[in-house]
Amino acid sequence: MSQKTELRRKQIIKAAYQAVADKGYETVTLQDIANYADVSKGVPNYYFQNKEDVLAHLLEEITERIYQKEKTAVVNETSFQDMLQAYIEAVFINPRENKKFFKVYLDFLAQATRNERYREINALFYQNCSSISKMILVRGESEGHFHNRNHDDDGKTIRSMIDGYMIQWLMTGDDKKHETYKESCLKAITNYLTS
Amino acid sequence: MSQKTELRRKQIIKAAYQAVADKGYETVTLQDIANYADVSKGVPNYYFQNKEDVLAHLLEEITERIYQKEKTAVVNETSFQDMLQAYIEAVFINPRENKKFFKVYLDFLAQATRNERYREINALFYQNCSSISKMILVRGESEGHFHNRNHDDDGKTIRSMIDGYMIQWLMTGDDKKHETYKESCLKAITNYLTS
DNA sequence: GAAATTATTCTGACCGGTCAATTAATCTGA
DNA sequence: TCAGATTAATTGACCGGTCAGAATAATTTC
Repeated sequence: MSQKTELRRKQIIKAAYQAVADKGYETVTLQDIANYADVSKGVPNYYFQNKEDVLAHLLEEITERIYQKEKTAVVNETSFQDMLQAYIEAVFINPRENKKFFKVYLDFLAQATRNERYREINALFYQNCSSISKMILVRGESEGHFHNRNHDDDGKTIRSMIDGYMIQWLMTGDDKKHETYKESCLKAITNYLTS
Repeated sequence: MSQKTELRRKQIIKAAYQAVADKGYETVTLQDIANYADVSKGVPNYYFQNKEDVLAHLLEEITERIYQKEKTAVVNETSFQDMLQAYIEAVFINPRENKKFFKVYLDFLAQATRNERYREINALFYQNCSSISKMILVRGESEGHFHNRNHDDDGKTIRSMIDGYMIQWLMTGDDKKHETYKESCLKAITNYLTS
């Protein structure tokens, strides 16, 4: 694939991200995506097989990007508590980005219940998130905060708390509450792990 | 509203529930809903203002019904641990019903990010769920399992775990894993509360 | 037989995907 | 070097299909 093709695809996916955030997964049209990308309607179909193909690449792109961001934040810390806090800070980055990402992500989760391809992309995301949790847990054990924990279960629990708190924050529709939800989430995970 | 009208509306909402579970929030048409209810296409429009009105009543109905079921399960128990277990058993009732409810509920959550009315209905549901958690927490305190907890935060955390675990189970697409996700969820909440 | 209810038909709008036509970019060879 | 040829990228009109809601017709009920 040429460099230009790569750039065009990125441009279209970026436009699709904003378009889906604004209009929703099902409501968004190829025309919308084209408009957001400042190209004509035929372009998305030229660079992707069809609408679903555009959106599947969008899901891949945003989950991968989030994962990289979170991982980088965590590996740059040395202590268990700093790693955990860095993780949560990276997740709850700010109201604007969180709203955009989770609006779109929720749309994809809803679709994934009826779409195997989206489920697979999300499964990879879960796996990646789990690997981040594992790094933190290993560090926590080596620091003696706890022992013999089930890392798979803890990974699921941490993921649950993050998704759950983020969804509940999203449903408040209140940007100002973002900080308190972040703090509550961090406290809840800390309390769960270190008892 | 006459009794017959009430029945018809219930019939349409029930049909809409199955239709949305099968086809998804945006994909479902009034024709689908009419077909599932074995009535003609004009009927839903006669008993409701429009498509969104049908679906809003559907969300109200299913969240209220789930809440009543969960509350009943909890108040019939006497000890903290039995109440908590009864709650989780009522939530993770069985793969078929959970899949149906959470498919539809996820659809509505995704819609709610762009629809105030759905957010309000969901806010009431959260409030109801929180009241169930509170009953369990009060009992746990009176039994001496813990003290001076923040009931609001704990309510949010418990809701997070339930939604989070349920979503993760849903994404596995594996009915057989239902039981283990239920157990993990119960363990995680227990571990969180009683440390 | 009039009003209420249900069934059918109509309408205007919109969407995804196609494709012929146009334009831009790249290559070729003298 | 550069003009002509070839390939790639882009455009937007168009088509088949679908839908929500309105309008209308048929039927039932009282």
